[in-house]
Amino acid sequence: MTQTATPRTLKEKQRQEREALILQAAEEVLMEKGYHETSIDEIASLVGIAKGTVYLHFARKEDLVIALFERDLEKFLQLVETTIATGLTARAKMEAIMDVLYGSFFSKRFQLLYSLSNSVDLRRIFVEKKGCMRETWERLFARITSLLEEGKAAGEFDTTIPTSVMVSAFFSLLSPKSYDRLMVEGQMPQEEVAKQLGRIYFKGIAAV
Amino acid sequence: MTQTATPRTLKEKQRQEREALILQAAEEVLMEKGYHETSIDEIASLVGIAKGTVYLHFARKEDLVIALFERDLEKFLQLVETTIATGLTARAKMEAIMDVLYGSFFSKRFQLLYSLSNSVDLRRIFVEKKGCMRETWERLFARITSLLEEGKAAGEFDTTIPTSVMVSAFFSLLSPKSYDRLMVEGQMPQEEVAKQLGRIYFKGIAAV
Amino acid sequence: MTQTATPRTLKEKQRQEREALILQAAEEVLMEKGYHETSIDEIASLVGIAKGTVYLHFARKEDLVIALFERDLEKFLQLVETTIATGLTARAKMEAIMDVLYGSFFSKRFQLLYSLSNSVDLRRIFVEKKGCMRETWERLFARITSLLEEGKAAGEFDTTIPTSVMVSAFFSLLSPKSYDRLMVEGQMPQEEVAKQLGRIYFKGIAAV
Amino acid sequence: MTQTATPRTLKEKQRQEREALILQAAEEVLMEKGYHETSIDEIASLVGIAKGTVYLHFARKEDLVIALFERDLEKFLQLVETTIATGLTARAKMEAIMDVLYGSFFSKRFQLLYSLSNSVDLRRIFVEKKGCMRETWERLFARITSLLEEGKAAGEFDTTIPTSVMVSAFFSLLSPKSYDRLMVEGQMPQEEVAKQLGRIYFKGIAAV
DNA sequence: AATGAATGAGAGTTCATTCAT
DNA sequence: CATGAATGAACTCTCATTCAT
Repeated sequence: MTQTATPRTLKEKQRQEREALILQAAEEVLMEKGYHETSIDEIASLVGIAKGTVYLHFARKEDLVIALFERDLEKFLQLVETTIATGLTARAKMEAIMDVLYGSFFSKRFQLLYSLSNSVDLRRIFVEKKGCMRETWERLFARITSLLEEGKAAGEFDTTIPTSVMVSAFFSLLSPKSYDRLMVEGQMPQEEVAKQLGRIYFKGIAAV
Repeated sequence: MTQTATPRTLKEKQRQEREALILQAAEEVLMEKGYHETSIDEIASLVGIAKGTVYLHFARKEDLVIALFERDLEKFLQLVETTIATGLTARAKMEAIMDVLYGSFFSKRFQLLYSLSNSVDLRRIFVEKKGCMRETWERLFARITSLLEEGKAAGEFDTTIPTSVMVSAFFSLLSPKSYDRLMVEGQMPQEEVAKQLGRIYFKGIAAV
Repeated sequence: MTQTATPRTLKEKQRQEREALILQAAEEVLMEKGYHETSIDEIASLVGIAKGTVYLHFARKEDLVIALFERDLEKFLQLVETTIATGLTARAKMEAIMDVLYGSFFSKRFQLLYSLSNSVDLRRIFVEKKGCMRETWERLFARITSLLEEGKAAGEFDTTIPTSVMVSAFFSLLSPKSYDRLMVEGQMPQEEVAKQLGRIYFKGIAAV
Repeated sequence: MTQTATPRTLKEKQRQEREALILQAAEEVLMEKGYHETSIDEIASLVGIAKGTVYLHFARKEDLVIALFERDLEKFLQLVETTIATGLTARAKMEAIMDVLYGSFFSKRFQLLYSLSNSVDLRRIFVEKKGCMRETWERLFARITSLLEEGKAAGEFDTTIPTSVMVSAFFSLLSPKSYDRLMVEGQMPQEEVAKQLGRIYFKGIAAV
């Protein structure tokens, strides 16, 4: 669906721009209403196009969500990999990744990804479509896993806690629930949320 | 809807038993399929009654979910309050609560509660129906909050981390995502999950 | 779908009556407009019920058509078998069958069956659902085939013409096209059509 | 739409060639899938042109079918008229026509024409568009009719059978249903089908 | 002339909800 | 009380047709 490659022709460029608009609108509505309460019609009219036009870009409603995932997961994985390439310590890298996740660019997007992937009704979609994006997802996991193990080897992280538990805890702390509760209800600024949850997490997994 | 009071008549008792059966069936199907993919019909036939009968107990599909919450939240709150009444230290109380949440009785149930309350599509329901159950929810939060502050006062927990962040982190670590990943995919036994996540958490919030 | 068995209860009786009404309406509209130009909505409002109600009886649009077939094919097969049980000569039996097909009761219905089964777009349906009704259809063919062979053995029909050709020719002559052309456009009375086409046919296959 | 006249310019010639290609593709797909299950897009991509281009030749989907009819009906009428101009007997002429209809060139085409014209959903089209092609159709009927009457006058055909019935029977025997059943399922070669059905027919209408 | 993106009416289908029995 | 037939709004998806490029 999404041809991230170079948009040689004008047509292709326009097409991609439109697709981006659809994805953006979809993101917005999905975030507000969730998958089932969002209708294609609503997305279309938010973009200002006809229902049928959405189907020119995404053959099924599911594909829209999947594209949303692919787009952001890919970008996120790149960021993680860039961070890993840095000469920092494992802990510093993990903190940088956490900052990025909570950072201005990804915050809302990641929230969507997270709630969609957590949604019981959508599990089916992701299980079926593993081929498309499971790979990216697994690579992301693998990166975080090896980062944590790197930290263990460097004496930064507690070697008595299983790495898999650390990974889970890491992603759990990023759940939109925390985000919402602290930022929206608790009025805590974003950076503060990242900092504080990071503190708990990194102290929690620190080597004794 | 739910008359928690003593069932004076036989009829009333039967009514409550049936309601419990409906809730149980609903829990099962909701857990597996999520809110929108679950139909009233399916729940009814799992109980072995007619669709219309479900409506004698719950006027709308939403109410079923809300009742599910109320039922379990109430029970959970009671458990928390019982634990608090103990003479243990704050940290020991928190650990006990965590054990309960991951314990045999609540594990699956809490998972459902958590995913439903996290589900974007259902947020609306909970926001609208605050009246019904917000109160219990808030009390639960208040209990955990004061428990954490008790711990801070006793020098057990880090006073530089805002209590609200601690609460959020606590609930986030309980997310079904962690549960699934570690237990289902990672084959880790339940108690081990509770223990390890607890370790991270309590070390993370421990006083320096 | 169609429980032709005894309708013990009142409910069941009403159900069957309603189902009959739907089939009748469907027959009407399908006859006039064909499969694709007929909408469930149209059938429903002809019966005076809601669209959803139709789906209580027939889970898919296809099933409606299939039920239509099953209903009439079965009846027709019975008539054929009744005729065969007669002590008449093979030719007399064939003539009786032809009369029935063109007779008041079946004429219009059989027309529908014939055009639907001839329709290229519906071929798929019948091919897929062979299980349901292919059997009846094959038995009908078998009956006609053995009747013609009986006639050949009795010296009534030309043994040099393959029986399969005779069967095909028999059904072809009954096509609604002939019916329409002669009765509707040519104003020829039904019995006359049957008589004349029969004459050609039986003279054509008669033994020399 | 179709400019059957001599193609003065090169452009015009190209246009007609493309139109022929479209008709050919349409014929193919229509034969396989029927009218409603065939999309303009499918026809276009079979020709290797864009959907819009088809509309430069045929303003509506219906017109494509009509053009198909006109094309073949015209050719067929010419063949009939050529045959009639022969010095043969009426019966020999009729046999020649039957051969042509079942012959290699027309067999498949005629099948399509027949099923489309028989299709209930398309009846509307043909009724509405009489102007376009009713004339050709009627002339064809008229030719066959006078041929049969010529045969009656010559003592070849049974004068007690109404000519209109003979015409109907003639066309009915040619139905694709017979064709399919005998050729495809029964593995009978084309010439044999023509010969055998012809035998029944001509014996059936022969003078006593 | 050719394209193919855009349109939007319309179809099949589902299911929460109601209510006569 | 319990039932489940009936309802109809709402949704996804398709495709003939149009039209700017």
